Amino acid sequence: MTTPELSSAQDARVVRTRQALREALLGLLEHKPLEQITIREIAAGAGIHYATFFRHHPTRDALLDDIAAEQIDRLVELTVPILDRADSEAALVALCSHVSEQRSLWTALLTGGAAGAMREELLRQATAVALDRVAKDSWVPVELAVICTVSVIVETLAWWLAQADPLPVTEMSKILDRLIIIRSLLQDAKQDE
Amino acid sequence: MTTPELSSAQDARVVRTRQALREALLGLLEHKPLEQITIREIAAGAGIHYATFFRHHPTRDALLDDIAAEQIDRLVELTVPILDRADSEAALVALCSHVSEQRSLWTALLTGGAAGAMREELLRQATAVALDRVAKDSWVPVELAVICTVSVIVETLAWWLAQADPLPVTEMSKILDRLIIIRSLLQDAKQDE
Amino acid sequence: MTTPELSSAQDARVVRTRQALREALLGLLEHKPLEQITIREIAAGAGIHYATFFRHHPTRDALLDDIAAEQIDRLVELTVPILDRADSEAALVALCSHVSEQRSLWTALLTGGAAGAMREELLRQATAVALDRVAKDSWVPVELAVICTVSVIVETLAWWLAQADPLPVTEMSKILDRLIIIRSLLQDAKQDE
Amino acid sequence: MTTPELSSAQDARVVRTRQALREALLGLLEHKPLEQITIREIAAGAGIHYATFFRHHPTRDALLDDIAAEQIDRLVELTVPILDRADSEAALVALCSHVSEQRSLWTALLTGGAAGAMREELLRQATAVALDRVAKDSWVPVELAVICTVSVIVETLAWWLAQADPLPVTEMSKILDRLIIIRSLLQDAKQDE
DNA sequence: CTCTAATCGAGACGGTACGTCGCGTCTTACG
DNA sequence: CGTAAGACGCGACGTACCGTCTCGATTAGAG
Repeated sequence: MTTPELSSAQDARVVRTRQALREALLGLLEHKPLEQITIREIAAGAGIHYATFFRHHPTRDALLDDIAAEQIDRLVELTVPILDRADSEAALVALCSHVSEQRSLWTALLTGGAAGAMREELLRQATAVALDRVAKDSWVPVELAVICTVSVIVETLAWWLAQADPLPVTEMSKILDRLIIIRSLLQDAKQDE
Repeated sequence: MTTPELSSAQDARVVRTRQALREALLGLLEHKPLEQITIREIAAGAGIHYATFFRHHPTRDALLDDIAAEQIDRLVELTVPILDRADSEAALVALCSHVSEQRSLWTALLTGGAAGAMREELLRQATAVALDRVAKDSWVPVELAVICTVSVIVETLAWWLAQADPLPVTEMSKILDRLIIIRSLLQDAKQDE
Repeated sequence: MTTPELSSAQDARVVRTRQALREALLGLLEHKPLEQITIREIAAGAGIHYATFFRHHPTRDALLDDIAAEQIDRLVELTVPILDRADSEAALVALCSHVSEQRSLWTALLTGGAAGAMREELLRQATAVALDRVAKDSWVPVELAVICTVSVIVETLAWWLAQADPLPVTEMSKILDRLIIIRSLLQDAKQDE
Repeated sequence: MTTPELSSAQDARVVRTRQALREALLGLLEHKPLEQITIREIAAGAGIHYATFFRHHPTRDALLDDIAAEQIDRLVELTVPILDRADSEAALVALCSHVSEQRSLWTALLTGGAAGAMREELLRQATAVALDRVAKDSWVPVELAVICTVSVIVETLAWWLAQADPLPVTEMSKILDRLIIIRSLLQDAKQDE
């Protein structure tokens, strides 16, 4: 085994190295898709030796996961409230604001080569959350509803981030509000109950 | 030059070889994502020599495009009528029927590793079609509307094809009918006129 | 078998084709070594189809042999008299004149990539001739004597042909006369008899 | 870059690998000419991976040069004294002895496929040495004299090494002594001065 | 404030896939 | 119906990147 303990980063050097790796990958993702990024490039960009990469991440995608994980957690936290009728609008504004504030990060994650992986992970977490909340006898299967909702959100955000002259947060929130259809599904389901 | 003339396949051998390549790739796509499929595998699967692959396609993705092109043409033809209010329902049924009849082909294209490429190409063609038909002063930017619509259709079909025990065509048509939101956009736009 | 009959050149087309091939190879040999010349180039240069080449010669080197054979025959004819003491000088002049008159041909054969093959063939024929004439109990083994003599002749001619401003035939004959040592061997041998 | 630094072989692994490559090539040269030896064969023979070959030598011929370089240096050192009238005989004996002692190595280099390359390199070094020592107004151009001398030595040694039952060193030295003609050229030149 | 252990740089190496090129055979389509 | 054109199998080429594996040399951080 090359990465014996994946030591939990108590050592200052480890922290530094991993941070450098994260930044290097994000930097590269702004310029080209994930598949075209080589571990050698990341290592070079981070100023570390090629073989050292593997002491921290078994794979290029593993590094991306490492980056994405925490970001996705926050995104999911911001997304869930959208389901609640009350705060719906406020929640959307919060979501868009958050993305907007970290524009370059999310641009890399959603419009770069990582988009596919991000969508996968979001879908996984969203499905877990949704299964508890959505009635199972709706006119649309829950699983499909989640897929479509996540897709629409991801695609919309990606489109937004890719604009040279992006719409303001409030405008974007309204559009998202009308594009997302899952809440109506939830209502239908609840009414059916 | 490796692919000298891309001779329009008058030679029987060429026809045979290309057909074998198409089938080989589709066969592999049922088992693993596009990125994990190697040209060597495709060639082996088609029973041709590795180097011969390049006499027909410069790239693995080029072969996929070759496969996808004609299929997408048909799909787009079936999708456009959905925009028209009148035949809407019939058009959806026709779409689902077509996909259902070629289940294994579309399963490979939409649920396999080719999904990303397919989505890209569909998006390109759909955008071309939509730009002529959709009003530009809708509450949602045309481009975004197309993206979301295509995404929803693709995701829905992919989900459908991936089911072990898939819903019947009629049922699927109804669900798609309610999931697709673009027609309402068109209405809004027309009402605005 | 691709070259079914190696048809003995009764057909006018065959004659034309083979002549074209010979000229094409010689033309190419002036510019680059044999190993860098491809059959495709020769065929293209001769204005015939690539596959047609193989109907006439099984191999690139076979074509060269074809060219070399007759030329070497003449060269050997001119070289043998050198061994005879009487005409020695005249024979050398004749040899050099002949080479000089066909300068571009022999330049291709002796200074180009064909040099090795030419040397081989000359050696073969020269050995055959020499074995009959040279005494076997000389201070130097016959075989070695032939090798050295042929080498010196070939190298000298090659050097001569490669000069930008070559020495005149008479001068060259004198130099060759003094460089060739085999006659003295023969003399020794004959004296020994 | 494939052969990054051509690191001067401080690493034990590098030393081992290169040694193995040298031996593998020499081994193969005993059986077939250089042109028929493939890099894959050499790598296999050396017990290293094919791609690793290129980490050490950019080309098959480069490996040969690597082998030949040092050997040729020694050979030239032994050959130069032959030019001096005094030690002439002793020098020839030394030369033949040296070759004889490394018979299998020199057999590979001179009678195998490497012969051409060896001749080239020997010629280059010999010319450099000779230009300083030989008078330029001899009856034979210096360059040509060197060519012929080197040719005779190489051909003679090659013939000797190829013999199943080779002549003894002393005998060989005598023959070489009489075959080499350059010393007389030198004498002539000096007398001309 | 050492000393000890983890981290890192350096890079050789076995692998696997890439795309290219040239050979020589064998099939096809065309005149 | 024979010959041209050229598709094809074959196999070597050189390249790139992967992930593994020693080595030493720093360099923390605990005693």
